[in-house]
Amino acid sequence: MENYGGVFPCSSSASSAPQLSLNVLDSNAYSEFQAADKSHGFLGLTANDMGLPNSEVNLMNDACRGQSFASTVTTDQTDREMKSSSSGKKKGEKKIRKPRFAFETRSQVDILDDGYRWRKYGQKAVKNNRFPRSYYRCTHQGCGVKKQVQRLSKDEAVVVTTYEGMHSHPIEKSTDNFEHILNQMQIYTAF
DNA sequence: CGATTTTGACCGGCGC
DNA sequence: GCGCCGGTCAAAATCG
Repeated sequence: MENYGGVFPCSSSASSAPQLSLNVLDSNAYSEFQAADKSHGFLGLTANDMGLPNSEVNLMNDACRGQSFASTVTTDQTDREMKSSSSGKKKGEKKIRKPRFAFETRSQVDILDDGYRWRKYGQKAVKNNRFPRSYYRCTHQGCGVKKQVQRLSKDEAVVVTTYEGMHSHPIEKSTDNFEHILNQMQIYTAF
């Protein structure tokens, strides 16, 4: 927890992949989330549409092909320190606002395998959405990275994956070249 | 048998 | 102060 901040997941290989098809810059920006008037966790979304080529991004087994990623840098204000039990963190040290990054993906499956191992720890129904939202946490010890997967009610074909925190350990699985893509995504979103 | 999912309860924040 | 709401916990169930 709170172990982000410039800590890159120094993966063995793919240290400096120069040209990746992940163009997180450019394209039109459209806000898809902030449709409701309620206080959303997303503020000022900037979805960039980058048409990924039909690479062998074989995630689970069917996964998505020809999907369109939309990165979203979110300057959230999520800073809560509740935690009744578990590791007693220092109190009132610094309100760290964990950066969250939302990725909009066009896929048929909810679970996009990004190479890390996740354990589901919750699921809640979302308002204005008949699809539930799933909460996952990285099973790596000391890695408090969380992510939540949600499906747009408007477009059931679109899956929004919101990452919270930064991995500080290498990826477990060698998910083909998707590892490179994931690395790039983290680098770009390391802001 | 260990790891993970499921699911309702619980908790803190915020709006009224 | 109360109730809603989003997020998390934890015990039981399920999976491999």
